[in-house]
Amino acid sequence: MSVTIKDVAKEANVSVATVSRVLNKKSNVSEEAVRAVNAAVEKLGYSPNFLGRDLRKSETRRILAIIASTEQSFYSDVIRGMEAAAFAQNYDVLIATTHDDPNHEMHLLGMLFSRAVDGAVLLGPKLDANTINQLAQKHNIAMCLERLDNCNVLTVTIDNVKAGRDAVNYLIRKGHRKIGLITTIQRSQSSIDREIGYKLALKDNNIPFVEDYVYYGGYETEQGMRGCEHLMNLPSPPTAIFSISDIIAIGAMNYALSKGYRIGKDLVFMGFDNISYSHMFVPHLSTVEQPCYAQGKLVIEKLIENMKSPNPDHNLYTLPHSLVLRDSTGD
Amino acid sequence: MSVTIKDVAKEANVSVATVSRVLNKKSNVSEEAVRAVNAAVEKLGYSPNFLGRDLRKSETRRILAIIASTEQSFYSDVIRGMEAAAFAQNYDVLIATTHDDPNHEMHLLGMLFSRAVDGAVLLGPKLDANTINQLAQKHNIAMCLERLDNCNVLTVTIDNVKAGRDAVNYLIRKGHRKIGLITTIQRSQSSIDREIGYKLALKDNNIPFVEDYVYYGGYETEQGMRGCEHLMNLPSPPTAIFSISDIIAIGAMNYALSKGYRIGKDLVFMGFDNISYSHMFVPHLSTVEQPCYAQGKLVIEKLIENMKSPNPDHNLYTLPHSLVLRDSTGD
DNA sequence: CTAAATCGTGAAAACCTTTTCAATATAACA
DNA sequence: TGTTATATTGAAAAGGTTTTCACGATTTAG
Repeated sequence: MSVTIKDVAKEANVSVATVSRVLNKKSNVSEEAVRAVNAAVEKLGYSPNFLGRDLRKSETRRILAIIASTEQSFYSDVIRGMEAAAFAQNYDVLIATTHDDPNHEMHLLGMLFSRAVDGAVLLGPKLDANTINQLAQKHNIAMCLERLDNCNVLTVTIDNVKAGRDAVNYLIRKGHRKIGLITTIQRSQSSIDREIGYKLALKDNNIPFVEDYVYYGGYETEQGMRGCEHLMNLPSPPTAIFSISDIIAIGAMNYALSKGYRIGKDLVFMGFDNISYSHMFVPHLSTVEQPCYAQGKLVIEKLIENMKSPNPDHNLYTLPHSLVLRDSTGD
Repeated sequence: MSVTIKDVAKEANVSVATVSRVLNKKSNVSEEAVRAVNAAVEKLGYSPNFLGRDLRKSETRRILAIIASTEQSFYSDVIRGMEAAAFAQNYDVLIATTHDDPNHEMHLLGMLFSRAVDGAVLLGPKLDANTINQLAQKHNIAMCLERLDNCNVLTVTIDNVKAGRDAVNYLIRKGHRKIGLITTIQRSQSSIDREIGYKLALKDNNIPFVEDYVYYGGYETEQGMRGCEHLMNLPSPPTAIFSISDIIAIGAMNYALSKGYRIGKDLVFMGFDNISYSHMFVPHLSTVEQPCYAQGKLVIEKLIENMKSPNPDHNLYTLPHSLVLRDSTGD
């Protein structure tokens, strides 16, 4: 039905081996043959069947990026970094979404187990550390953005503890001592780490930790509003609020705006992620920026390196973050 | 090296054919064999090599969604719809990004030509209609969200002309007669169509078209600000502004806010897309909503249908849009 | 109790490549 | 000239599945 390498060989009056050689740019083939084959390929509109090729070579040169959903525009820079590193070594990057369903995550990893892709990168996995550890023993898996406790799989991330600590320390340095934290009920490691950082910063400055100053909500803007409302209705409300994501922070700011607080003066906000949308908001949000592109690039480089020769020793790469200071902290 | 169906057969003391039958849940196999095979699979940790399987069956049950980038969170609902339809028929959806590079778009389509996927959906292609027409003759290609003029490839979209017309007609019905349009230099068909709709609405109401009321910028927020600035500095500035995307509209609103215009009163805004971020903005943006999920779902259903038996007759599906009215139009 | 249908199974072909191996032809060398 | 190295080439194996075909065994029908 469909045109195969045999048809090309017949058309070009050579063997399939020669066609293959031409297609793969092997050196030891006469110019005449090259011409004949190329002409035949052109004429027949042939494109090689990757299934045959990949089967024979036992490699697909494709890497799967597994993410929760494409909604978080924040992933896009990571993906770009991954693609840059992949293309540089003739790999393609495919993306698939789990919608936070661990079963579906496992289903997608099935593509890896079944050799439909050569490697997989998990961006915020929902599977547990044990499972991933086990799978990574036999398959090329890496993690990015989000580390997992007790997981010795290749991971590229930032130091979220330090990031949270830096953010809160900055608020304290600006004179704030009543600092609220809006975080999530869902305990991703990064949320946990940022909360730890928050507490460490308090301790650094001998500020007692106040249970009421921590609000546990969800990842949505509405939850940010809710959190801010909760905090500001306390008997002694905070003068600064650190949110573990920009989305949440923007919700919090919206609430504050609606209540007439002067943002950056009466009340100060610090977000996390530096999402591209954040500069669309007035007032502009101060935030912690993590190197998305660099993380994506590095995780692919290391993954491919590992695919060639596994190195179980060094597997955690921590990239530097930075503070981006704007209106919401009065900068 | 890796465990194959042969190993399983040996372990289970049956032929590879029987193993295959068990794995594919064929009926004509004894319970005893089923047990033995399953035990062997479990014991050896076998998972079938999809390359072998796909090669033999000449199908991968994978569909590729080709998008510009994952930055536009607006795509995420489309993807969800696509996945829902695909999973229902045992297909997986993979995503790949072009970053608006037609060459890369072609490269990704190569996965289709080379049978690494069974079908592809283009969401806003950068290739021209001719090329796509030609490719679609031999391969399973569909388009979603964005139609192409002179392109008879399976397409699911909304009626952007009517959508633009409805939006502007609404503004006129609210009493506005000086209406600005902020659109893009890049001439995607949807932009063109929405502009046509804008002009038709004016004509519907005997309002003369004013060249100066149209600003051509880019897709970014900044361009929206720029556009609004341009329009409001005209000798006779508009009292209502229609933007072909929410991102642009939000930029425009930001400018208006900064200049002290009372949005929804002095100046009215209408966006397009109803991005999920839009409700995070105060004031809330009125916009045209298109059924993203439904479009994604339908395009996959029709694509799979076409893969079974091509139907070149009916290939354009137009889904209904709707107006979402909020603060920015004073609703 | 025989003939016919059904069931369960395995050997082998098929899917499309790449790559090894051996063979031929040519060039280089002594 | 005879020998060896080099350059091209094709036949065939290999990669892991699914599926067809044929066969023996068992059940059903008559």
